[in-house]
Amino acid sequence: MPTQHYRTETYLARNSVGYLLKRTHSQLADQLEPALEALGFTFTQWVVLMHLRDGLALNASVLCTQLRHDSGALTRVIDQLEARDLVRRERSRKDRREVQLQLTAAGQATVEAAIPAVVERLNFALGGFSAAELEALTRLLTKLTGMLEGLGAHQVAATPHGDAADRPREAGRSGSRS
Amino acid sequence: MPTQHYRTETYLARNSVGYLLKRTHSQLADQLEPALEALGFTFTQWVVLMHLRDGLALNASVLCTQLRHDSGALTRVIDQLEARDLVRRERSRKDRREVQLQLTAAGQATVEAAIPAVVERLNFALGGFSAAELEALTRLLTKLTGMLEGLGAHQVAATPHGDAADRPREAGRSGSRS
DNA sequence: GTCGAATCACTGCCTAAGCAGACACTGTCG
DNA sequence: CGACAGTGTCTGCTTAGGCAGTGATTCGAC
Repeated sequence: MPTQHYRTETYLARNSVGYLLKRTHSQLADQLEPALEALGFTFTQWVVLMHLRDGLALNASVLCTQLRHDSGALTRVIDQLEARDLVRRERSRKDRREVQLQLTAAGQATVEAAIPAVVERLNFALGGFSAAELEALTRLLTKLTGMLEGLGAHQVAATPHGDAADRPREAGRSGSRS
Repeated sequence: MPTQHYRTETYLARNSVGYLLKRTHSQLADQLEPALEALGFTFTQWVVLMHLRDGLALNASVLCTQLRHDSGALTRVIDQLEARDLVRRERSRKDRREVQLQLTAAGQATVEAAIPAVVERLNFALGGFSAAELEALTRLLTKLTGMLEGLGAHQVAATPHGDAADRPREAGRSGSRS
C-alpha cells in the first residue's frame, strides 16, 4: 500500500500536484511563448527542434514517446518544420518503415541563435528561485517523470466503480496542422 | 539581474523545467483521466467542479484566472456541466453582468462520490514519493505559480532579432487579480 | 516460405482550446 | 441625463490535440 499522500477528507484542488503542474506549466509557457513566437516557433516546435539538436530522437516514433505527443499531430509539426527547411526527413535503409529526422544546417543555426533568448526568458521567469530551489524542483520533477513512466499503461487499480477505461497510452499526443 | 539558472552553452531541453512540467503534467493527467472518465468527466471539468466545491470561484471570470482557461472555452465547459445538472448558473442581482456559479445538490453529491477514486489514483501515481518529497514539490510549485503570477504580462525583453515580439496576447479577460 | 501480428509514419475526422468580436451592464465624468 | 471607458459573459472562427484507421514494412510462429 503506497503512501497516503492525499486523503479524501482533506483533498483540495488547489493543493493537488496535478492542478499545480497544469497551472505552472501554463504560466511558464506564457512566459516563454512570446520569445519563441518572436522567432516564429510554437513551444511544441521548439521542443522538437531542441530534441533533435540534442540527439534525443532519431525518428518520429521516439520523439512521440519523448514528448508524449500524438504521432499524427507530430507528423504535421514535422511537416511545418520541413517546409521551413529546418528539419530533413530521410527514410531509413535498415528499416524502411522508419523516417529518420535531423536538423538541416539552417535548422541547426536557427536553434542555436534562438537559445539565448529562451535561456534569458527562462532565467527571468525563475528569478525568484534560488539555485538550490531550482535544483530541487528539477530533481523532483525528473524523479516524478521517471516514476510515472514506470507506471506506463495505467493499469487501473480495480476501481469499485467498475468500468475503468483502458487507454493505449503509447501513441503520444500533440502536434500541429499546416 | 536574476540568477543565472540556465546558460546558453549548457541548455538542454530535457533538463529544462518547462519541458519537465509539460511532461509530468501530461503523464499525471494520463494517470488520472481514466479514473475521471469512468465517472464521465474530463480533467478540466473535474477541476472546475472541485473549485466550485471548495468555494474558490463564484463566477466564470474568477474561474478563468484560477484555471488559466479561456473564457470562451469555459463557457462551454459550464454549458456541459449545467446540461448535466451538476452546476447552476444564476445572474447576480448586484452586478447583472456577472453569472454566479454553484454546484447543484446532484453536483455536490457527484463530486464527493468521485473524490475517493481520484485520491486513490493520485496516491498510487505518487507512490514512489516520500511524504517529504511530495511536500517539497508542492511547496516549490506553489511558490513558482506565485512568482509567475506576479510577472503577469510578460514584457518581452527587447529581442535583438528585431522582428515581431509584439503579441497583444494578454487578452483582457482575467485581468483583475486580487 | 507464408501467414498473421506488430510497428512506423501518415491521413481524416472530431472535439477542445485560444482569439477576436458582440452584447449587456456598470461606474464615472461632464 | 448622456457619452465613454471598463468589465463579464457569450458566440463565431481558426488552430491544435487526440483517436481511429490505412498502407507499407518488419518480425515471429509455424
